[in-house]
Amino acid sequence: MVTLSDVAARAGVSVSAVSRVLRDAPSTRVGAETRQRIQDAARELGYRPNFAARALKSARTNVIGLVVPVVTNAIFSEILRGAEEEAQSHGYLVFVARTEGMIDGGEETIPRLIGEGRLDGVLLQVGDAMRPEDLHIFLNGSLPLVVMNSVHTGHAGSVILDDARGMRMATEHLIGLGHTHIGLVGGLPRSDSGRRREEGFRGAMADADLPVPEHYVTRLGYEPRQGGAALRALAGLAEPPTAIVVANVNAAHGALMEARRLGLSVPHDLSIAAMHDAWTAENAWPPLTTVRMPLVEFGRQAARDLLERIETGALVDRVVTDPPPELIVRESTAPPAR
Amino acid sequence: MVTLSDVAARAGVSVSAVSRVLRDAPSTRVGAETRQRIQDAARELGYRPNFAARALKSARTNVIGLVVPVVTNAIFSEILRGAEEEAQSHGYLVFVARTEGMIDGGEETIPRLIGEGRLDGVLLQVGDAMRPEDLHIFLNGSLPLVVMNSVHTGHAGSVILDDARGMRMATEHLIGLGHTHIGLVGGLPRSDSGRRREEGFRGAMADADLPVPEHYVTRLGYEPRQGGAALRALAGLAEPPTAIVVANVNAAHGALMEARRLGLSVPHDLSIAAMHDAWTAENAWPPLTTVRMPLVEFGRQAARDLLERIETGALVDRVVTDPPPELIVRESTAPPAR
DNA sequence: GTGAAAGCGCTAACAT
DNA sequence: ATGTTAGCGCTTTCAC
Repeated sequence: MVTLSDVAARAGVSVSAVSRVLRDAPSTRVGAETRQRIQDAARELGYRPNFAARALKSARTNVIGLVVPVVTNAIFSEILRGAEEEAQSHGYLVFVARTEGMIDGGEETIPRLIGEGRLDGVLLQVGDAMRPEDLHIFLNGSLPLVVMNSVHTGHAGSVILDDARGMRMATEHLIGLGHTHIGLVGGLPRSDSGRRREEGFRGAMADADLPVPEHYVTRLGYEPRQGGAALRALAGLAEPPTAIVVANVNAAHGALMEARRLGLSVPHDLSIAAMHDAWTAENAWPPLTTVRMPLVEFGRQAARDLLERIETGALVDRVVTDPPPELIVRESTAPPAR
Repeated sequence: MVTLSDVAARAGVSVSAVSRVLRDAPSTRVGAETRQRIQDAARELGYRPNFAARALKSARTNVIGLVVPVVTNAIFSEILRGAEEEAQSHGYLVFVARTEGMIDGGEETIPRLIGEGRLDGVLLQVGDAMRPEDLHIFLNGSLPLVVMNSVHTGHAGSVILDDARGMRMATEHLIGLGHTHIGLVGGLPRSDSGRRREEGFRGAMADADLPVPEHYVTRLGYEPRQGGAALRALAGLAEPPTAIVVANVNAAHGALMEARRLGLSVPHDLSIAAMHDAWTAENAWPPLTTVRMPLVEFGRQAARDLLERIETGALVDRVVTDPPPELIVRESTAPPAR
């Protein structure tokens, strides 16, 4: 391993001179020729700063954590892309951790991740199923934190999407097609984003003077399996809806599959529109009509706010509205048959 | 932040005593009563070891890297699960990095990740599209390395799956159904796993005395889009195949979609069998027949070998064969119509 | 059985 | 313009 003093020895200067030159410190008052010698020596030796030493000295790691419920979905990967791009452009690395694994892996993983000075801050994507107690570990910690998907006043910042707007667009699309019996396949009751999405759905229905019978609203969750169960419940009704809005594209896949199993033809017997776009939506059969939310920007803004928080202490609660949600009409929606 | 000396002060002992007790060092010759006082003090103060200090002192971070081409797919997530479980049970954390982002993000990201002492070792999943020069950065580095999916004699270990066996099973399933005109939708020519999969396909065909016309073999890649392009080429042939084996489930989704676009009914006009299982396969229409490979075990073994490498220096090249590949017959395969 | 002290590689205040 | 030096928090010999 090449250290600063190796470089210093080769360049015939002191370690502090090397440190200053290589980090391009603000007070780098070093002669041009010396600087050149130092840079040459560093290059020739293949010098790389030791991360642990720097972190120990400065109490900063230049690493932020992105904690998510699961990594197995297209939604996560867009968020990651945005967060990573932003982090990278500020010289930060992103450490991804799943809450899934943490809970399975014993209580130790979370404290280990956030309590040992590995991270300068955390981006926490609160999923449909995150338990309040797990959330509190983060909220009560002292690490700079930006919560994604739900708002918690206190010492954490937050970034959310305009979920109500997205759901409203999906619902209005169905209403525009002539549907009057529209069901909701929603997130779990404890889910913040689920509540906002339901709100958007209800808002659009109310504006169109359409009733929302109690049993047209399901809140089983965002997973494919849960979407399937919701569809089964809805289809079993005496007067089933002719269209459904699904609060998450993954659940929509499950609903689609269940519809097929029940012999319902989509979109003839049932139209399906879903929140969030993903490549799986395009490849489903029939391809799913979705509302594309600005997930990359969501991740980017969350990271930007976290870095701001780390570097200046600023705390913001933000709704990402740009670019706006976009309705992508594919083949899973059509006018009602009757 | 609570440090060792804070704990020492509270327990009325020296820092070294605290260090020994809390790490449960082999030579922990400490009185039972003292040990108790130390543990109490640490708990009361909420002591957490400082990661950077420990890393600086010991030149070990207890973090391994998992470097993958993309995180957006079900295959990756199974590998991660296996690797993370194994790592966790040995007290290691897993840092996930995408080569995608690294290449976009400038040359600096790879050296930064592997050259600054952040990681004790790297698990490198060589994807379909990894460029040889990127691979070499890792191969030439001094960090313990286990390569997943391709074998490189030298100072890196390797773990591969029995790709030939899996492809053979998919192919034999099609042959058993009565197909004689079977095409291959394969990985890129430079892909190691692609070569092994093609080998399995050809082996099964040869054993059944079935010809493999040159243009029945495509090598466009594992992505959905590339699978679609491959299908288009195959379907455009004067005498198109009645069945295809797709070397990757993601490409199979693309092929399925393209088939629909061309008006081909699956499995009536064309049977499709694919390598790797995923939830998307089950939710496709028709649900895809696949060969389930032991991906969790793949990740687990790779991590195990890496940790072994780190701790004892042992270097192994391994083929993960247990559990064996499993054919999952769904509805995308049937006897040929003619 | 317990403590003192050196030092991992780096940064930054201070000295020259 | 450049060098000297004191730690950051921890592990680990070595001494008692």
